[in-house]
Amino acid sequence: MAGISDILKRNQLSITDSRKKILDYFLQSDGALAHADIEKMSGDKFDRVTIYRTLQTFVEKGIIHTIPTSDNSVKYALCKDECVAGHHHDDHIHFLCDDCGTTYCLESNVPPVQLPIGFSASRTDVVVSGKCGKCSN
Amino acid sequence: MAGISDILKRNQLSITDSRKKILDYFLQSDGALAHADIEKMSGDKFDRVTIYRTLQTFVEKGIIHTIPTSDNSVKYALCKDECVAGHHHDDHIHFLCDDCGTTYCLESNVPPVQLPIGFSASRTDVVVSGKCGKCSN
DNA sequence: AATGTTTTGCAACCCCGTTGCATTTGGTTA
DNA sequence: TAACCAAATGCAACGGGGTTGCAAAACATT
Ligand SMILES: [Mn+2]
Ligand SMILES: [Mn+2]
Ligand SMILES: [Zn+2]
Ligand SMILES: [Zn+2]
Repeated sequence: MAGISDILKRNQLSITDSRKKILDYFLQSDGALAHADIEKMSGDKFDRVTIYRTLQTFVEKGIIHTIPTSDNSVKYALCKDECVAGHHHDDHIHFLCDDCGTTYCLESNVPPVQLPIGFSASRTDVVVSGKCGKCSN
Repeated sequence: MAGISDILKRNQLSITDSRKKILDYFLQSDGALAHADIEKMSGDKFDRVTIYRTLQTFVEKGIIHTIPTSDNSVKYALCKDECVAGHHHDDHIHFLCDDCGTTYCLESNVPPVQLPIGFSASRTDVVVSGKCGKCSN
């Protein structure tokens, strides 16, 4: 309990049941969460729409960031401490396990890539698919 | 002339109007195409479902490959010659222009990434967003 | 406790992609 | 060329996922 409300306060968000609960899901999970995951976990505690809006709010505040996956579904994970509202610093790579479906934020930073003359990058997403540590045995 | 029907024959596909037309769109375009793009180009020539099924067939045959984008929409682009049915070899990076929306297949190959112990990669997607050459002036 | 503001739940809606089935088309053979 | 069978198409219907408007409820502040 030491923390959840503080995180919300620090981001100038009013403290509500759904925000506390959803933020807690992220703090307890080691992988990323999709909207559907949260919907399952919470049962019928909140409306679907509330979950959508909460995720959206958390992204805007820099509490979580989105992860594009190769199967075209959006996942969310906790941001590092440096992220603030309107400006994310999540330049790490992501890993999506083909077996268990877990999505991990890895420590490795995105490598530099060579672009053609005249092209400039504003963002680089690296998503690796394969087998995670737990599923390799 | 010398091409479209040959490509279809080579992949053991029967030659139909929609397949010829959709394949032609890809050959004439320099960027990637989304389903919606093709739907607009073709007007009401074919049904939406036919476009979906044609794209799916082309992917299975290794004629086109999918590109995951950060805005969570699927785009398609012609494969290199080495791609065959069931096995793609599109290990190049992709670029998505924030201004004009064009998606390019770049020549640069995906760089090697460092994974934690026990993790193994089956596929790596690198999507760079930013400004393309045409939009940089 | 009373107030004004923010958040929530609900209903309705739209967009995207899929599926089943009858009809049409294309490829093959006689 | 005509007939046949297999494959592709069009149509309708369905479902998941996400958004919006608005009234009711919860929150922060006094
Ligand atoms: Mn991450
Ligand atoms: Mn490509
Ligand atoms: Zn796994
Ligand atoms: Zn551009």
